Amino acid sequence: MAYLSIGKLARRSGVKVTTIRYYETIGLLEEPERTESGQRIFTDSDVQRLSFIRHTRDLGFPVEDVRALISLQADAEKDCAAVDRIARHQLGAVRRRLTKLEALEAELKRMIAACEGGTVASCSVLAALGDHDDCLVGEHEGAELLAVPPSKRS
Amino acid sequence: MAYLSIGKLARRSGVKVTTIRYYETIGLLEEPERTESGQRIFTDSDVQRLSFIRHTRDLGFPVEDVRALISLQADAEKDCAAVDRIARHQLGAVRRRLTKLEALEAELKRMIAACEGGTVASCSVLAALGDHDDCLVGEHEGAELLAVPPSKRS
DNA sequence: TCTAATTGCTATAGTTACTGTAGGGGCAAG
DNA sequence: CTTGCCCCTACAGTAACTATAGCAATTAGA
Repeated sequence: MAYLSIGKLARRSGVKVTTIRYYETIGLLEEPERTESGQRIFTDSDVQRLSFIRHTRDLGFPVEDVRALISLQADAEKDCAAVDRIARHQLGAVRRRLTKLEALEAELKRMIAACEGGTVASCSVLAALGDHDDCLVGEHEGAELLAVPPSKRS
Repeated sequence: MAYLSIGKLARRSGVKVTTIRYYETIGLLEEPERTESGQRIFTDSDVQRLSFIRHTRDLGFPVEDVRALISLQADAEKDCAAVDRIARHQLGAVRRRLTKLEALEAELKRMIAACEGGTVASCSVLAALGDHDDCLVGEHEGAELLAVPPSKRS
């Protein structure tokens, strides 16, 4: 069995070194063994777990859901209703975001198409932005769109 | 002309009271007049500006972009290329999110369809989550960054 | 083998865009 | 006058990391 440094674990799992340490502090990963000099030692099972976490996070599940999934996984007696519920909940959220983003894409496309390099005074992008309030689906759920982890925002 | 309390401004603009005060502290709104007792007094132009901010935020622009747009708006000499660039950048970001969300929706649908209320041991939701790493389009390296804002990002 | 570059460690603070809380003062209606 | 909502400041907290400082350990090259 191969022993891994935190850096190698990071490369194998696709999770950054600092993020791995962070996951340790919030209890998502167990505290690993250490070398005599204090460096962390990981194994393949850590690669597995981190891949699971990364994948789950990529799917948009919040960390607390990941935690719940891990604890469910630990107890194979329980039935899968809870897991199913979390996934369904997530699917609903994803679909709402999709709808909004599609409306948003359309509006941005329209704005850009209308912009023809004039002066700011006549800029239709600014006009569109200033324009009224509810081109979008409304509600102040706009925050949800921004709930994308900063690391994934380009 | 009507004078508004912060609460009325909040209702008219769709921006929460606390958020309005927050925008003031970060300089997105000018400091308003006050009554003798210290309460803020706003006008219709504040409704306009806040509506602009809210709409722009709803479209997913980060606050720094909003700030840039406002300062552009203030100087009508400049041409609209900068505004266009900000909007195009945002469109790119929106499209990347869309792609990811679509992949995500598909995977969640597949997971839920496969889950039929067995035990966790046989639960395909967890299996799918544990499964290999790159069902989703990679994009883990946030290569490109905002061209505009002076704020430091990596 | 020596050295320079990389990687590792801890601890703390910063990020974004707010939201919540504590602890108070103001203002109109009944 | 007192009930109840609205307003004030200041500080703390949120998610999920990311960055920085300052140092030790490991590894690759000459």
